[in-house]
Amino acid sequence: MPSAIDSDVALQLDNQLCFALYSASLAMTKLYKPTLAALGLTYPQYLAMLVLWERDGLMVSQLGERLFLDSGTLTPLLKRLENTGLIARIRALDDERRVHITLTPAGRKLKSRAARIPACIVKAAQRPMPEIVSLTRQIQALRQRLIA
Amino acid sequence: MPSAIDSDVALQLDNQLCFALYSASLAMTKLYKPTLAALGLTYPQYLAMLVLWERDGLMVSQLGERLFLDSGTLTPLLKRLENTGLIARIRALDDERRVHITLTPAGRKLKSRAARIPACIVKAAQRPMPEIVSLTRQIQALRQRLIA
DNA sequence: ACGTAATAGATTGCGTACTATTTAATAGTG
DNA sequence: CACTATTAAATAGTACGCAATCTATTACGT
Repeated sequence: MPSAIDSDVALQLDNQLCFALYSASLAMTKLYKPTLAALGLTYPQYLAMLVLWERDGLMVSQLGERLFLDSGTLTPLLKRLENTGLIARIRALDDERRVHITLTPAGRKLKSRAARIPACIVKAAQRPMPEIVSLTRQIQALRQRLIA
Repeated sequence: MPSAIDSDVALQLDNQLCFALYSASLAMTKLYKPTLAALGLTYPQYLAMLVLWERDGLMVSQLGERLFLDSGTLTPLLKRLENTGLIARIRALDDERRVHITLTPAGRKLKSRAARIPACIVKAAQRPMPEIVSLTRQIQALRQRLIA
């Protein structure tokens, strides 16, 4: 029979993996904010740009698969990136349901300015690179199990 | 001199610790959602309840310290919890700037229904408990370094 | 006591996230 | 070929997060 103490421990905030992820993710976003603001980007917009710098011209849904976000989130976000002149949203000619996201020259150019950001974050994490890589892989593996 | 390839690797989405955290945290929230909806809670509301089940009667700012959130986020969230009848928001008599958050009987009662949730999440993570604890501690330590 | 500073919450405005629904276009079926 | 189903993106509505500002209250210095 489970005691009251057992359930208390199980419900403690600091024992929750979910809260560790949640609060660390928010802390990470705050850390990125000033740097990204200098580039005119929010944090989710930066993630979208990372995907596009890897592969330009993706459909909205393909971007969504990479970022685990849907059109309800991406459509307004991409419109803002379009308004700031970093991307273009182009209806596919052969299938007008599809919208392809293309980097503008300004969007491509931004990549070199963003290139130094990851190193700053690694520095803020104050851990050797192999440890950061290991932690990243562990969290990615967890994510896959949670989605499955 | 850094090559173009180096900066490409550094900017790849799947090499970003930040994105691992971000996407895993969102996946976690989605996993909790149906269970919490049955209790009439959103995920951040659940976190607030975890804090209050540990220690009742905290001020808004104390709740914020525990959750790493400010009054701009908490005030509306707490008003919703008040509207659903789980908490009461009470101005301190000795210092009317302060608002103490108190569990209602319904709020206290909800704890027993929530008690089974952590075990479900551990099950979804599909990992032995020691590994989950270890990952939680690593992410908490990272959070502290990011905030510092 | 008086004027100033500090503090605690609340409010405003913007940008996500997500569910559910809608619209438009294409694919598939008999 | 008409009809239905499916698909892709957009839209509507709710609830965060957070920066910036505001209001009310308390603390402090002389």
